[in-house]
Amino acid sequence: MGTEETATGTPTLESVARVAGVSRATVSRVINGIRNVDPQLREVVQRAVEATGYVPNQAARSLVTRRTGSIALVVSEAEHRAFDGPFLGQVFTDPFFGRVLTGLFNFLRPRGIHPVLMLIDTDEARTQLVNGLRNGHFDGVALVSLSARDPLPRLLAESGLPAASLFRPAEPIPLSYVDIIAQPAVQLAADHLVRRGCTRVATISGPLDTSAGQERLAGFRDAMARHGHAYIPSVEGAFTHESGEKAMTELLAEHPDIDGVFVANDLMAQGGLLVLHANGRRVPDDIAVIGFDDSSAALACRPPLTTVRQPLEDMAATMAELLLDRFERPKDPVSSVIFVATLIVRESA
Amino acid sequence: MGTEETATGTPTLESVARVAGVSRATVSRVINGIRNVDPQLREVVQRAVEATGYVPNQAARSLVTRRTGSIALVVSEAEHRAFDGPFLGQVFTDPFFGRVLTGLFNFLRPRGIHPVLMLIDTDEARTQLVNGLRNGHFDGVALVSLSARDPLPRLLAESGLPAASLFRPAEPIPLSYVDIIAQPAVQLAADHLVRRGCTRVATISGPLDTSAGQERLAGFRDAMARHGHAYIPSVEGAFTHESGEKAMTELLAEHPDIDGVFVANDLMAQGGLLVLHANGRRVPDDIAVIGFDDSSAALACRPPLTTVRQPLEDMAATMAELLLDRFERPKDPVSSVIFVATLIVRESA
DNA sequence: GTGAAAGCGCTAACAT
DNA sequence: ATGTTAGCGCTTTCAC
Repeated sequence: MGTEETATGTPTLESVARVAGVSRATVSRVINGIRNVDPQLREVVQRAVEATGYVPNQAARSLVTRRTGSIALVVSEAEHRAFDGPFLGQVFTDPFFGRVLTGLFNFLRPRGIHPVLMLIDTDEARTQLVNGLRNGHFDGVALVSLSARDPLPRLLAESGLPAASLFRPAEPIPLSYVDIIAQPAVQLAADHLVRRGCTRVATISGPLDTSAGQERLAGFRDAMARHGHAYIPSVEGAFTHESGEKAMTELLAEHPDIDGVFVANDLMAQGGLLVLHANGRRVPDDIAVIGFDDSSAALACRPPLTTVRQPLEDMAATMAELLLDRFERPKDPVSSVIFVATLIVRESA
Repeated sequence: MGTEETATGTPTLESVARVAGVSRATVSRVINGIRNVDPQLREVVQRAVEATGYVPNQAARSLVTRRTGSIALVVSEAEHRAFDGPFLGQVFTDPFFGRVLTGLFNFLRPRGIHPVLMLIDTDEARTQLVNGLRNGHFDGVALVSLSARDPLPRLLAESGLPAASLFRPAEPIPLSYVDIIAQPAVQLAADHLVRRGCTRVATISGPLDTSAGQERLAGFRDAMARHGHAYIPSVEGAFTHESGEKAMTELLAEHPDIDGVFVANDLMAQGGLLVLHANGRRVPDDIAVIGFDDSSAALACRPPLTTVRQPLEDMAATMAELLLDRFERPKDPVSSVIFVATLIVRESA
């Protein structure tokens, strides 16, 4: 074979420099696309890189730059739950999570950034996360936190390290976030139900220990109150298909005469629909049903689900963008972006 | 304040050593749990670590150990598809993916390992991946590859770098993997259908450019042939809910008299069931339906879906285990673990 | 059992 | 425009 570089293990900057007949610094400049390099030399170096099959060593690089070029996607819960239990399987299996991932990848992939996926639900894990942040495992955190009393958002805000959250933190803390405003979003559902002529309306809420759960319930009641409906019965669900079935069963038992239901997410609505059919109620004729999210579940419903669309993919992408902003300009004040929800009218209402 | 360590930025081994009054080497030994340390000193050092809030710098560490302590979970496709298009959303949204993640986390979390999530579907990305492997972005790859003609498994095998695959590679290459054997798995479905007395049986297959798609179809036909059914009509689906609806519609049009269907995954079965209901077919009385996977979709079906259960969580966990084996003992021959499928009988058949 | 010292491969001042 | 040099923070021989 050639005379260059024999069995020296993986090529380093040094090897490339030798092959190209220049200094390490020059090679480094070429690699990092720094201007001050003679086009001729740049050529030579590039050939040497190819010839050696050189790839920069990330560890060495981030040791000096203090940047890893990767971020963590953190799914956070206030408390630990059993692993085989509902939570874990539930989180990753939820189409909601899939959409977040999709949006995140849309933004991150063109930039060559790959997220580290973490599930955080113990104090220990929370500390580790902050430590990890401080020590070059990753440059920042994209946070998906459901629970209203999750301490992580505050922890992150206090650490001052780069972070951005999907959904507004429960307390007012300096943390960049994206969200939609619940009130106008659920108002879309309320208005539509009223417009259809529903007069005995109920709702299946999300878990009331989540901001989303609380706000959608409060907002919906609020909106219905403005239409003159003082009291809207509700049953609490857990954002799962199964809990939707249970909640609808309960609702039907307690209020057999309802003619319209707003369900706080599509998965529960899908479950609820099953119960409605089983009880011989026609949708939307006997009961109109509106979901929330516009996830893949909405189209898998029969009839297809009318739902309040949350542009999750865009929101996740924007969260990533806000995060990158954070470590490009750490001194800037945190910022947030609010998206607007839209009503997707299909056949269920 | 105290006299120790003022505003030196994040603490390093050096700081801790100074505080403890020992050498860097000793601190390092304590941190890494190496035996030869005087219990007394160990104590002192540990206190110093806490006092300083020291956390090891990962970059510095892996620069010398050549280990990052993290792995990549790679979802691989032969060809790139549009990002907003069906693929991406489909992959992350599929309950299949959720189960893989769940199983992986079950194994990885107790070990403090967090996977980097990567989507690979271009030649460029493939090269980057192998380079990344070679250069300390991560220590190994857990591969989820659907397509039979995905070049990545071979690339990984040839690189000789630590990797393990969920599902057997299409070609016989030295790559650790976990899988189930399709034939006996689908035979469960065939036997059950025959036992029920179904005589006009058809199948909705997965995409035929995937091994899973091919093998489940071939295996099912094989099994039915042994029961004396020479020809089993089939329609190809894409493992999605929607494609299941389309396939079932087609099947019904071409073979209106069928009384049993094996569907190559639960998502398609769920879609198919909708079409069956819409056409007034009672399940299982008029037509028995069996799915494959035992994903969350199976329980969201009405009637609940009888299905061939693939223990995906266990398989994913074992894949992770095989992967760790690979970089603990790189010289050992690759190994594979075969799981067995079981029939979960619910109400649809 | 402990410390001193030599790098791991890279970037970024600083010279030239 | 290019080369020289000094670390980044850690692990790991090698002496003691």
